[in-house]
Amino acid sequence: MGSRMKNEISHLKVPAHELVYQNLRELILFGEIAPGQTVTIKGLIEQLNAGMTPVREAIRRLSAEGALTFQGNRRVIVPTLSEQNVSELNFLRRALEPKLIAMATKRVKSEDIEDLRRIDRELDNAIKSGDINAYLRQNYWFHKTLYKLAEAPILDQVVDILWLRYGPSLRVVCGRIGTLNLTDQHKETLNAMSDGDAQRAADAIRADITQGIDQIKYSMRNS
Amino acid sequence: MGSRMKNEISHLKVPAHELVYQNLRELILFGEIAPGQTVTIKGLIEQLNAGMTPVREAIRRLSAEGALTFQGNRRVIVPTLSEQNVSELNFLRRALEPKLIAMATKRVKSEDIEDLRRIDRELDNAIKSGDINAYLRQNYWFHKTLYKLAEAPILDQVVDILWLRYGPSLRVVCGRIGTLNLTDQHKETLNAMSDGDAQRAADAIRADITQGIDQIKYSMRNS
DNA sequence: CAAAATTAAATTTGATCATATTATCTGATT
DNA sequence: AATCAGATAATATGATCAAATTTAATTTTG
Repeated sequence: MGSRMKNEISHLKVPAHELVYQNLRELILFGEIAPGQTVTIKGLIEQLNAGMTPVREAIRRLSAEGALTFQGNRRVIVPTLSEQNVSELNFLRRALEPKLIAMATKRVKSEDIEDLRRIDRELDNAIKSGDINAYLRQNYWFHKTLYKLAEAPILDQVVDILWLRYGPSLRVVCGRIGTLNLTDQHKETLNAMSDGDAQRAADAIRADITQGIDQIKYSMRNS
Repeated sequence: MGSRMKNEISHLKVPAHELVYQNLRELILFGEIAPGQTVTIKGLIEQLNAGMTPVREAIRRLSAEGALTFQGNRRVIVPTLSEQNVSELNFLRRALEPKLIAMATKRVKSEDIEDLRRIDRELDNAIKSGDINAYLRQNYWFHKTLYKLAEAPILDQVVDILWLRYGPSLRVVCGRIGTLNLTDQHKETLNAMSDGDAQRAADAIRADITQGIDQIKYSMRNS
């Protein structure tokens, strides 16, 4: 029965496999399917009320992006981070995100800064109220909106892949250290950007990354 | 008719969607399906003698990796490189590959160097005899083997994605400038690595990248 | 005799295909 | 130019088959 995941209302031409992909992506990215947890086709068919083909395709896509990994025999899981992984992610983020910020700084308009400040305010609210879901989503959205400004599709694709790797672990981090201990350099980043100071903005985002990675490391040590 | 792409001979447990993926990946990576060309499900079913579901899954995977792109309506193509793309690829390769080489240098064993020299010799033969197919494959294999040594799965995944972006254009480059004008820094890279000089090896690979990108740029200008 | 190991049946899940449905494109007609 | 079949190709379903995991039963062994 029920609203099978398709275009019932009208001719939204977005196909089911795309919807399933987006749904599953969010489940993973925001830790609703926890790292280490296995994902089954059948389970997703029921959970997402979708058909088999769209679910399969979504799983293939997310596997290709590293958000899911094959566990030898036919088992698929959300991967957990190893020390090695964290080290690689640290390197990659520090190499790519400052570049994106520098590019974004050259193109940013004042209304973009407005948007970003608005998102950052929501983020602060989420932190104050301890709303982990809202925090994770707004934090992702902040960075995503920022990087979109750089108009660099390949860099963007790669950064998305990195998010899919460490994003799932952020929920665990929040649970461990509490939202109130989450700090960021978003305001400094935005100030530097609205001054057109690409170097300072890049430095700010580097500091933001360092803090984030340190939180993950700290959380991993106490597990 | 006949040998449908599956495990007829014996219980090779590798599923059809995996085989189709590997086949299609090679077709794209080595320019046998040229950049700009459209890819249809039906066409691949016939060309690869496979079923529909495996073909769909392979296309999704390669789309996620950036080797194929959706063209709005239900059309899928092998993307062509824009100037912007080349610039991003240049940045990313220069950021990542020297790092991989430096890591590989720390772990490399003398028999690995042997293997790499062997591949490089085959590569030279391909250049001398003007065998573009062999050149493309050996060149890919050389880098792939090198980076495997670093034991850095995420960096490796990202570099694979970059290869899938510029690899398809290399055939066009070869056609334009001829294999004899293809130069590389492979010998210098290997010498530095076998000396354990990570810095020099990284520099060599950076020079290799610069040459490769310049060749692509040169080829693009004359198109 | 009980604990561990092995094997065998049962159940679950994945892989693939044939088929049905739906969207897009074509070009002929108005 | 706009509209409307017909053709083509993509999307999506459910059925079927095969593989793997789990559970139960059996045997082995200390």
